[in-house]
Amino acid sequence: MPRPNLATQMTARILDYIRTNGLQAEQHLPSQTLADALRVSRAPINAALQILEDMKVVRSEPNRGFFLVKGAGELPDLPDVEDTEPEREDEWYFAIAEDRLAGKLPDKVSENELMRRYGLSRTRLLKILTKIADEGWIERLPGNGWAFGPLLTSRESYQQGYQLRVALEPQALLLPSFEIDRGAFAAAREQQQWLLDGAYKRASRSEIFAANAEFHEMLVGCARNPFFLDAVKRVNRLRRLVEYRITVDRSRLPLQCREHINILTLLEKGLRQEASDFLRVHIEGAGLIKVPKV
Amino acid sequence: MPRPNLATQMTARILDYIRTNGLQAEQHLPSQTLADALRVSRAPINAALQILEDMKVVRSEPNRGFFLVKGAGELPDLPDVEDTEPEREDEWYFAIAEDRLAGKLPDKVSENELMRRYGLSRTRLLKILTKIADEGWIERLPGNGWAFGPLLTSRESYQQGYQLRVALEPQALLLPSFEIDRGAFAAAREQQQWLLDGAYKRASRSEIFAANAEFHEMLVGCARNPFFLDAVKRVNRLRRLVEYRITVDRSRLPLQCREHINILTLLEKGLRQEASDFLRVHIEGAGLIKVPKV
DNA sequence: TAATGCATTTTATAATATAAAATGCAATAG
DNA sequence: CTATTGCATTTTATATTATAAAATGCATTA
Repeated sequence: MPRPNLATQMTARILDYIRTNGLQAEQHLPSQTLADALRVSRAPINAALQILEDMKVVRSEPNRGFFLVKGAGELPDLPDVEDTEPEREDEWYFAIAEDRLAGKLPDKVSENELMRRYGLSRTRLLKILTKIADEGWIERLPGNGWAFGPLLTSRESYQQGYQLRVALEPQALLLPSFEIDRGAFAAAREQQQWLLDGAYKRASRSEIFAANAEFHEMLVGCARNPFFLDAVKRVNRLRRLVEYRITVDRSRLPLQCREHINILTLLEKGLRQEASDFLRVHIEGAGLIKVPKV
Repeated sequence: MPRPNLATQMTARILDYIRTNGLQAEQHLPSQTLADALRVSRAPINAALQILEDMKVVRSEPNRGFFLVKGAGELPDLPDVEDTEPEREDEWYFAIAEDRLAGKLPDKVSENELMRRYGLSRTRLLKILTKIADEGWIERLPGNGWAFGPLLTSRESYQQGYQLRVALEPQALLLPSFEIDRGAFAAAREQQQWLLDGAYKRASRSEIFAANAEFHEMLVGCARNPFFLDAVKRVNRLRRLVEYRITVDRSRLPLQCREHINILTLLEKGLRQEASDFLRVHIEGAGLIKVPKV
């Protein structure tokens, strides 16, 4: 019956806050300031600060609040709390997708069956199913139960996703609102170079996929049109589920990275039309060769 | 605690079924057949048939089931049950959108406040809010409450929707999978002609909007790419909320209808590229924006 | 052979309980 | 005088429960 408490998450985020703002030892930590920064009320902040007090990171004085004991520089350590809500929900989402793709789930399933199978409460399961339904690969039947559609498992729809990307991404670069995000460009270039320098051999499939999707979403994000970004993200989300099961042809990755870097370079030179044309060919190339086995 | 029963909805749908299949008087109505046709189990079908028996539309014989009393032709009348679930949920969705656009809802709202305001249960409200969040114009805050984003109310995002349509719709007509749906084309042509013949003067704003959106979605639907259709529908859904509040310039409608009909004609002649180019200009004209062609 | 009738199982929703989070305000430090 | 704490009160999020509706399995009957 309780709710998953924010306080534990806040301890980590408070440490982040101290680090990124470079706070010094003995400095005062007003709870309202932290609350505002972390978009939360003072209640979970205070609870978190008490946890941090037990960890000797901060110190409390009666009626004066909390003070840093150790400076931002080196002293606080990582407690590593990875229990954020949406992430755990995604776990189940992926589990369902995985099982469906592996043929372990029939076309029609009941809610209780899924609840038992994944050990989820109805509320939680329903949230996930609603999301999946919204993505279009499951459908609620009129009375009870849910029916999986072909969107996830058909080979056809996989390529249809590429068609959408070909239509949207090159166009995004040409929108009047497109503007280079220097920081994001630098980070993307660095990551692509890192992959190119050998990381592509060692990285996991999901890391490779994530790096690729991030790159493309970053580009579309620069167009500052939420509809474009949303549509691309939606396709990638589905694509990730399918692509995860494909054996990656790693020999193609260096070329892909070089092409990515080339797109960044073209854009930085202001050659948007050229970048757009190149991006189109780049996506088409990826869509033609990689084919899901299902 | 009960659920809203399907049986009452089924009475109307059974009558529809009888009509569309032209069943004759005295004909047997096997409940399993009806259940399969309406994607439901026999339970709500039997309940509905008993209601119809009270209405003297059907007659039951022990251990033999139900039989039609009146033929499909004329005898059954319309009880007009409009309580289908998703429709009623949409009502609240629109109410929230309307109030938000009218400035009656602040940037930040709590769930209880909304429950009280609209008289909804938490489950129901949550379903709606989740949907809205997915559409991107509200966001759940870390602790309690929800914050409205700018997507719905900003003038900018309205035009960004048109940018997406310009990128997608003309492209959809050129996809290899595009195939004319004769029936849908005929229906669309008829509707546009009907509007052109004067209905545009009398129709309500929402009727006009719906006719327009349907036309465009039908076109994109012919491309048989669910991602394209989904993206366009998503934009239209938001657009509808905003456009509903704008005074329609009815003098422009006849031109719009003629252009729609022209697009149908071009496609029927097999001139897809021409239709695509024309569609692009058509959408740009409506949104009063200019987007560079790829 | 196929459909019904009925008992059993499963599902959808509202109501409830409870811990967590937000909030308002008097008390207090500087 | 201003800003912040401390604490009591209000509000919210989730799991659990209750119940009527829907689905299902099977013996019975036309």
